Amino acid sequence: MNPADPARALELLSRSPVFRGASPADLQPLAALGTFRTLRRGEVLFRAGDALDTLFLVSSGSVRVYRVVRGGTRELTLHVEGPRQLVAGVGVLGGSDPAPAHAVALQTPTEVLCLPAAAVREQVFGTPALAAAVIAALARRQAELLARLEGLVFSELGERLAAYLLEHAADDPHALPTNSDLAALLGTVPELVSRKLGEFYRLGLIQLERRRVRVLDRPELERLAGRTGGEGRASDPR
Amino acid sequence: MNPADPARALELLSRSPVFRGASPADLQPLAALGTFRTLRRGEVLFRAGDALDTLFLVSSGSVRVYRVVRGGTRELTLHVEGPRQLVAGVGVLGGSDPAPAHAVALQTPTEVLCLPAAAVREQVFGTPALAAAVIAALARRQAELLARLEGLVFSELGERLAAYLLEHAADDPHALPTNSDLAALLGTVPELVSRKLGEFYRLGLIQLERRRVRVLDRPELERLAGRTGGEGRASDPR
DNA sequence: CGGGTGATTGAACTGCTTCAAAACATGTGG
DNA sequence: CCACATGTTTTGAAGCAGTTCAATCACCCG
Repeated sequence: MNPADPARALELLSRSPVFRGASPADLQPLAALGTFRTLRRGEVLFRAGDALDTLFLVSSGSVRVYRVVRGGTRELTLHVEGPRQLVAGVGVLGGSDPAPAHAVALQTPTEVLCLPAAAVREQVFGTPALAAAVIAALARRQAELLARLEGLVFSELGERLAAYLLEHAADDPHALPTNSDLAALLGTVPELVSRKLGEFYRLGLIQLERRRVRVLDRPELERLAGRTGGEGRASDPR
Repeated sequence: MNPADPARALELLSRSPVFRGASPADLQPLAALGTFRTLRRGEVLFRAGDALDTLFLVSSGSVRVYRVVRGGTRELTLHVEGPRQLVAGVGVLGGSDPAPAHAVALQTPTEVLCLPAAAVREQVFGTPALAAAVIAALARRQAELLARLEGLVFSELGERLAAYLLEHAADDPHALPTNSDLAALLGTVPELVSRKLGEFYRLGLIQLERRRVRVLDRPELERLAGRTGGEGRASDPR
């Protein structure tokens, strides 16, 4: 696996949704500068506070981006990025030099394309189609983040977990992450995840076997997830 | 007050931090297209779900951008934008057509410069310096938002209120917004704001007289706000 | 002076947190 | 193949912050 491989880099760049709308000619200069890097599970891409001089584009595997809060007692996973997704996009392009979050590889062969920040900025800002695509991607990301956090603030764990199950376990037997990872994603602690999953199981909403789930009662889960946008207890009729 | 006034528009545009780095020549075409609009307190700029074909730049007064959650039982203020700040920036530039939030004027003479979205997009994407400045501004905004919401999720009301007081009531007698507005900003309900303010008063941390506050014990408030980043109850030694 | 808005207080309740311990799984070395 | 050590999941139980409903109080305005 050659660290520099312009052809593969160009292929990856042109398939990434962030750079959609750019012509191969626009991406060529970036591909020439990119190098591939392979990580093992748990390996650190960068830490919060690091200077950000590189942009990462996931090629295979996945990367977890998270922040540590509560004086180190708690982790909040911001996103988990899979293939063709950008890591550190906002930080690098927005010029926020110290990285605002940590990033580690989640799977054992995780390969990322590393692009020098300065070159990316220059290319992006100078190419209208690229600038538009990147801004759109950042905006989309921001909207997701906003929705996620709004859910964290205003809806209860049951709703968030139901939503998670609907989104990720829709396809039959689905392997759950560990309770700790789920907790970091949902903004709570492993104990609560365990309790809520048990509750759903007892209600017959899901089938649980080891770390595999299967959704049994989709309509009820949807009701719990609050299709209307999280009415919570305000919804109970009286 | 003439609705169209290219000279004033240009002046405003070139002083706005979002467009910093652009030459007057770059901004000229936008200024020519802008129209001013004056609003009264409570007047709606746009509602969540509206098609966003206009970008707003606050000229005077202030605009509150907020979302309605919990099935309409609760409001969360995302930002309050003062002069030279952009409203609807992410939505318009990112191409998320239906507005993701509501926006209303907070003060009675609030004047905004309205710019047609399509023209702004074209100008921004086609001008490298502008694209860079705008992306940086959006990224900064996103970082603020992230910090705000993270605080909402992981720190307690006392911490958030203390932080608010330190930030906004630093200068002597400071006029507080109504408890409802404060609640929308802090992500809670008016009752809790009242209770916490009362508690701070009883502890001798602040002086309260009508809607005016004065910080009496700054060090203690800073301790409560959790300088270290919100350790919450995890901090108490044992 | 009455009426309406916002502020305050009371009280019951819910969901989350935290600490702690038990149950279970998984891998290691004897 | 068992015994042990380690880590994760599950369950228990006490406590607290925030929510909600509701009632009272203070103030401003005409």
